[in-house]
Amino acid sequence: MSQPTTDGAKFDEIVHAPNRLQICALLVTADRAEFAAIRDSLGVADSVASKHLKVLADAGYVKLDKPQGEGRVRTWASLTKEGRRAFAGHVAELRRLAAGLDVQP
Amino acid sequence: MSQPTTDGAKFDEIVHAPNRLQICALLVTADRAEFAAIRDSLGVADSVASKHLKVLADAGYVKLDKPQGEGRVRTWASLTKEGRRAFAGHVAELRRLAAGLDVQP
DNA sequence: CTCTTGCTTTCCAAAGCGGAAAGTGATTGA
DNA sequence: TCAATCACTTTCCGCTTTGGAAAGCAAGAG
Repeated sequence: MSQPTTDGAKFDEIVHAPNRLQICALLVTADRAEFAAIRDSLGVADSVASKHLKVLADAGYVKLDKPQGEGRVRTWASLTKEGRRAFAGHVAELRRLAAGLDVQP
Repeated sequence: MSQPTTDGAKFDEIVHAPNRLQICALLVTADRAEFAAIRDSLGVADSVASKHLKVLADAGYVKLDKPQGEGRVRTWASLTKEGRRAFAGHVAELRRLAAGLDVQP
């Protein structure tokens, strides 16, 4: 009865960019990740990772936490509820586009 | 038992660009389409449609036919076997990225 | 032979991308 | 305490991509 994939299908350019798509994919499974882990996972320079995270953060899709407990401050990224919705919507749209491939797996 | 989606999963930048992704999606269902139909479906100018089709054609992903039968020559586009494979591979990769969303639908 | 159609190519400005390098603020080691 | 280091962030830079307008071009219509 539930059709979670065909609901808010909406192409999102912010999410679509390859590196940001990877970030979203990473965060949707990991729930949160350290800056360095994201950067290494993408295989890009610090600046690049930082800028893409900023784009996602400015869009309200990612929350950046810098918890100042003991030791150095590290940045943790996580998807916001809105980010999760945007990613899900984008994926839904991609699925819609890909629907013609075979029978839907 | 068959896993057609996890096979040649390969991110393809040529396919990934939004307009070209739409073209591929269109052609994978329609089998072939007229230039004007593609252009209108994308909602872009002639030149833009032409250039994207050229990129796909140069990559060997799309075949452009100009059958000169009766009347004016119109351009028909269709996916090549390689184009179909590239699109399928790209979609497989996107699915892999999106796998964390919920339970795989 | 000229006009229109159906693209293709060229020209242009705007935007996006990635890396290097410089900058910032906090922490840590001597 | 004070310079060095860490963990990013921002700026700078060159390059690529993108889209639309406009000019080109080949072929069929009138």
